[in-house]
Amino acid sequence: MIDDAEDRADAFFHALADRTRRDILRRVLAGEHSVSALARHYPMSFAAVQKHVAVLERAGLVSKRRQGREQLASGEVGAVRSVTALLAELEEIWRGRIDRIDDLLADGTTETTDTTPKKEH
Amino acid sequence: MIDDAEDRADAFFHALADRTRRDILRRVLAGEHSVSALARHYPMSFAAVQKHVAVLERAGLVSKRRQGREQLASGEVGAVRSVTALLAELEEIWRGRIDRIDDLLADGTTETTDTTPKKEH
DNA sequence: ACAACATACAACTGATTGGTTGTACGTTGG
DNA sequence: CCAACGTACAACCAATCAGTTGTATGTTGT
Repeated sequence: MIDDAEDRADAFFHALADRTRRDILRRVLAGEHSVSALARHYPMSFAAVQKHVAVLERAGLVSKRRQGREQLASGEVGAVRSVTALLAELEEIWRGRIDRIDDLLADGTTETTDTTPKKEH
Repeated sequence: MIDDAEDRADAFFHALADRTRRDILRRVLAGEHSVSALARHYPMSFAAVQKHVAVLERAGLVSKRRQGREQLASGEVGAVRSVTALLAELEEIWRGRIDRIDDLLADGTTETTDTTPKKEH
């Protein structure tokens, strides 16, 4: 399995990088909707909307449950919070409260240039 | 210019949807780095890294200032917070604290189906 | 039973993306 | 002065993406 944290982040941000998908996410966060009910709101084919839902689902931002012939989608607020957490990490780096930056960014080549005045070691 | 809120959101999330760009953003949030200093950290050409920085810059997540022959990039924490705010909106929708959802999602076709039991009108 | 509906998925297309190489131009150090 | 450096940008390529149409499969209401 390839699913490390970076893959998850890729999936999250990619899923959110489309306005139709963001709109779908808003609707399903507000309440359950079948895929075809969602599709009626957009000027595109049912198949296109279905694919958007699939992208959101693969990212974990949406889950589906089957009810009869319908597939009801709902937004996963926990996943939204995970994305918020990723951004909070960035903000923490900016705040400089983490001076273990070298550990976090560890890739073995960190010390090739020191244009950055690494405060305290 | 076409830059409405959705365009900005597209740019934000697209910029964040690549691990190299996220890594660059982490570095420049921690401190200023020239483009070539950044490029040394990645197994790709200088031009590729330059393009990644350009994507981050167009999204407003990074700004550059020229110093001599170098271009120093720094992370814009305000933009990171803007993204957080977008996610907070989603969370608010989920919380149901906004019952003007129809206004927020206003597109004229909202009432085609009411599979959603819109609580209190 | 069966027509209409909801979904799933494959195949195709044009546009965008992430990478490359090559070229050009300003800046700097010796 | 001029060679090396840092940047910018164009042209190209393979892969992915967002959309389409078409087909297949299960579900429902009458």
